[in-house]
Amino acid sequence: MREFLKTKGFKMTPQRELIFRSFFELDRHVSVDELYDKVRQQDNTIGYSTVWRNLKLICKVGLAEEVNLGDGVTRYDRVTQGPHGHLYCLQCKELVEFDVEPVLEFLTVAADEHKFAPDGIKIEIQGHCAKCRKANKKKARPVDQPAAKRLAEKRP
Amino acid sequence: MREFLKTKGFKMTPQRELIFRSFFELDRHVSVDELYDKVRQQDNTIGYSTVWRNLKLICKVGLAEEVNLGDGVTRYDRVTQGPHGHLYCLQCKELVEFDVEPVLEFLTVAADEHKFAPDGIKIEIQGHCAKCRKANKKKARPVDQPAAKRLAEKRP
DNA sequence: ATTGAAAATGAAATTCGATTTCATTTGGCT
DNA sequence: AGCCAAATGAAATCGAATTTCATTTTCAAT
Repeated sequence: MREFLKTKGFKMTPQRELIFRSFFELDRHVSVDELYDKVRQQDNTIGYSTVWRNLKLICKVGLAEEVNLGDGVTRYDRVTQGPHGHLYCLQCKELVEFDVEPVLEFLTVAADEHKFAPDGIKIEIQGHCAKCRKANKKKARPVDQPAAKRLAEKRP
Repeated sequence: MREFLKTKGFKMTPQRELIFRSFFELDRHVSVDELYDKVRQQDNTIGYSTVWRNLKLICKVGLAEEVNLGDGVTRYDRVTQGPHGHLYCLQCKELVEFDVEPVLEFLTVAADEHKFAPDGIKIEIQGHCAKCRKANKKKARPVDQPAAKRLAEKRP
C-alpha cells in the first residue's frame, strides 16, 4: 500500500496506515463516524479530520466511493469486483448488495441514447427487510375494517 | 387541490397555493432555493421555511419525491406517470430522465430474492452530457506526445 | 356572522454533517 | 543532517436542513 500511494504522490504515515487497514477490515458502507470510532479504539489521538481526509483519499485513489442514501449521512463503499446495487432498509438501515450485471447493458444504451457518457451507475432499492417486516407485523397490526363498513363503501 | 388536501387533513392558504402552483409550473427537480426564488418573485413576503415545509408536504401527499445526487442539495422531483431513472451531468448539473420500465422486473425479483419489500427504486447514471464533452474537447485538449517520445518509450 | 381549536406562517435560531483553516509535525528525498 | 511538501489535530467555519416560537389564518361548528 505504501508503494501504491507513493506512485500517486502520497506519503504513508502511521495514522494513514491504521485508517486504511481499519477501513478494509470493517464491513463495507461505513460512515466517517463509524470508522472514526473504530480507529479511535486503537489510537485515541487520531483526529476526526484525519479520518475524514483519509476516507476521501481512499476514494480519490479509487479504492472506495461515496454512497448517498438520502438519510443525510455519507457512507464509503469499498470498490470491489463488479458493479452492484444497494438494497437499503429504511427502518434498520441495513444495506445489502445485489448483482446488477444483467441490467448494465440496458443502462449503458439508455445513456448513449441521450448522448451521455456514463461515469458511474447507481441503483438503489429502498424498502423494508424481512426482519423489520416481521417485527412490524407483531407490533402494529393495523386494525381491520369491519366487513360491513368495507361493503358499505363499495356502493354508496 | 384544496379539496385534495382537505381529504388529507391539510388546509389551503394563499402561500401554499402559490408554492404548489409554482412547483408544478417549474421544470422538475427543483431545490428549495430555486423554488424559493421563483415564489419570491411573486410574493416577497413568503418565508423560506414555508417554502421548505410545503415542498415536504408535496412529498408527503405523494406528489413529489426527494432526489439526492450526492452534491449536497436535495431536489424535489414531481411524481409523474411512471418510474424513471436520472441521467445527471456532473459538470453542468443537467438532469434528464429516461425510461427504466424494462429493468423493473429484474430489480423487483432481485429485491424479492433478498426478502426485501421494495418501496422505491432509484437508478442514477452520472456522467457527462454531450454539450459538456464537446466543450471540454475544445478547451483542454491534452497535449499530444511527440511521436518520437512515444516510440522511444516503447523500447527502452 | 362569530368563534375556537388546529394548522400554517415568518423570522430567527439551532442542528449537524461536511469541509477548511492554521499552526505544527512528519515523511521521504538529496 | 536538512529541506520541503505533505500530513496531522484541534478548532473554526460552512451550509443545507430542520426546529422553535410567537403570531396569524383557516375552517368547521356554532
